[in-house]
Amino acid sequence: MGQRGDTPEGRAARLREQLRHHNYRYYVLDDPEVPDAEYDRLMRELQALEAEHPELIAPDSPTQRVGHTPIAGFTEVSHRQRMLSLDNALTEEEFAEFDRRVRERLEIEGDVTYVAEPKLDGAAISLLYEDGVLVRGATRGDGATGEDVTHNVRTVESIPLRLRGEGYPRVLEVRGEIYMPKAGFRQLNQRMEEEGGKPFVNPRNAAAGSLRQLDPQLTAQRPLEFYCYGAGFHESGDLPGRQSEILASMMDWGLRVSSRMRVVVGADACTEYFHELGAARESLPYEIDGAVIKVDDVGLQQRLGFVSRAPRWAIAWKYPAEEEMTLLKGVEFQVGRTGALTPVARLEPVFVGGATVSNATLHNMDELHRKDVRVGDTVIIRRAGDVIPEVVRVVAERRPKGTRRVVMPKRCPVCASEVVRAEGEAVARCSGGLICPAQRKEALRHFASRRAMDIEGLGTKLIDQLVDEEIVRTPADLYSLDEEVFAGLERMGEKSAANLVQSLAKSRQTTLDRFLYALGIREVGEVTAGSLARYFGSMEALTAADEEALEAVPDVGPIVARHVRAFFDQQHNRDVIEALMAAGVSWPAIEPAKDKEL
DNA sequence: TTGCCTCGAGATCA
DNA sequence: CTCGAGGCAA
Repeated sequence: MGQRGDTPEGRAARLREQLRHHNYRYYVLDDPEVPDAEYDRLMRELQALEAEHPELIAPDSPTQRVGHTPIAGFTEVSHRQRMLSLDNALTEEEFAEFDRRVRERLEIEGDVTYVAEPKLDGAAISLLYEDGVLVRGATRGDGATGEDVTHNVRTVESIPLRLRGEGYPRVLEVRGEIYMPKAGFRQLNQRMEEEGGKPFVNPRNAAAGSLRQLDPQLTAQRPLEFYCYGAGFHESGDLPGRQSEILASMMDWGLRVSSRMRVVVGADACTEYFHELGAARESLPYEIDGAVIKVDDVGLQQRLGFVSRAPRWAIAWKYPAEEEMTLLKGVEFQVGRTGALTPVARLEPVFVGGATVSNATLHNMDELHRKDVRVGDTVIIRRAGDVIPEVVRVVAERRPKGTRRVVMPKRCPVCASEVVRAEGEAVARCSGGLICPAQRKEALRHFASRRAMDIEGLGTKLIDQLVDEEIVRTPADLYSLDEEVFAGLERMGEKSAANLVQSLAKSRQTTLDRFLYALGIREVGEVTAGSLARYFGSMEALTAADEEALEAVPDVGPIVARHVRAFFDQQHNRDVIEALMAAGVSWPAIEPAKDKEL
C-alpha cells in the first residue's frame, strides 16, 4: 500500500528493502519475522509496481531472481584466484600429521588455532560481488577456469543478490557450496516420480545437475541452498586477518555461513569437533562427507603457502567411505592402450556411496592375490575418495567351496597373443601390439580424444565398429575414409557422416605437441609431448634423436627416453607417421629450443 | 567411475 | 522416442 506523497521510486526502494530483509531473515537466518503471506503480499506489490514502471526494475531487485529465458549455452570464466582442492585426511593419524606439519613449518610449539566446519556434499561455487551486487556465479571447473552459471545461482534464495550492510570490498569473490538438503531432495524426487520423471540418485548429483540447466526456471524449482566458506579474490577493500572473522563479516553482509562453524584451538579440539560432528551427521539436514579444518590466521596461511594444487593450511578430514557387501561374479581382463592387462571385478550391482557400482578395478595381479579375491566370493566394496570403486577385502566366511585362485591368462583374451610380464614389473602385457584389436581401439580412442587430435564425433562405438569391420587399422586410415563408408555404419546417417568427415578434415591442422601426444608413445603425456615438441621443433629432429639426446630434454629421464626411442625404432610407427603426414596432417613450424640454448 | 545435462540425429510409430 | 557423444563434477 503506497503512502500518500510516496513516489513510485521511493515505494519500490522501500519494498525491496523490506523484501531483502525478510528474505535474509527467512533463508539466511532461518528466523522469519513475518508470515509467508505478508512476504508474498510485499512481493506482489513490488511486481505490480515494476510492471507499471518498468524503468524501475533493477537486476538486483528481489523480483529478478529467476530469469525468464534460457541461456544459449555455458561460457567459460577464468577465476581471478585459482579454486584449489583440499588434501584429505582419512584417519586420526593423518590429521595429527597435518597438524604436526603446520606447527613444524610455522615453528609453533603450542596449539594452532583452526576453524572447523562441516564439509558439505554439493558443488563448489564462486560468487562475484561488485559494489555489493551479485554479478557472476561460476563453477570450480579445473580450478583455473569454470563455467558461468550466474543465471542458476541467482535462483538460490540463500544467495543474496545484493550484500547487506557496509564495509565489504568493492570487488569480492565469495566461495561456498551449493547443495540440496536431504528433505528437499526427498520431496523433489517424490514430485518427479509423481510427474512420471525419474528420480535423482543422490542429493549431490541433483544439486550439480540443477546448476547445469540452461533454463533458470527449472533450476528455480530445485531446492538448492548455499553456505559460504571463504573469500577468494578481492579488491578495493580489506578483509579481516582471520578466517573466522572473514566468515563473521560475510554473515554481516547477508551471506549464509554454517552454524556449525567453530574456532577450535589445537589438534585435540579438532578431533573432538570431528567426532561430535560425526555423531550429529545423521541428524543434519544435509549430507556431509567430513569436516574442513583451516588455519585461522590468514598471515599464517600465507606463510604456509601451497603444495601444487592444495593449500598447506587446510585439510578435508573425511569420514570413512561407506562400504557394502556384494557378490563378485567374475574377473575379466581388460586390455589397455599399451597392452596392459588389468583385472576388473564384475560385481552384482550394489548401491554404495551414492552410486550403483558394478565394476571395480583390481589394479594388477599382485593386488588381486594380496586380497585373495576369487570368483564367487562375497566382497566388501567402497568408493575410494568417494569416486573410484574399490574391492576392500573378501568376506572369508562367505567363500563357497571349490573357488580357485584367479590366474593371469597365458594369451590375450582379445587377440590370443602371448601375455608377457616383464621382470620386476607388476603389469602383464599383451604382446600383440597393434595386431590386437583392443590395443588398436584404445590407440584410436586416444588419437581422436579432445586433448590429442580432437576429432569430434568419433566416439567409442564408432571406433569399435571401424576396427571390428576392419575398415581402420591405424590412425592414418581414418583420413582416407569418405562419407559413404561412415554412412554405412550403425547409427550413422548422411548428416553424421558428413559431420565426421568435416571434423576429420579440421583435425588435420594441429600442433606438434598434440600430434606427439596423439601418437600414444608410452610415458609421453601432454606435458612431455610439449617438452619434446619445443625442444626438437620437428618430427625429423625428434625421430633422429638418440637416447642421450632425448635425455637432454627437461624432465625426460632414461625411461621416457627409452620408450620414445623404441617407438621410433619400430618401422610400422614410422610408416603411420608418414602416412598421417601424407594424408595432410600438419602443424606450424616451431623454433627448436635445443638450438637456442647452444 | 558414475550420474547428470544437452545436443544432434537416427529409429519408430501413427 | 532413444541413443551416442561430449562435457562436467565429485
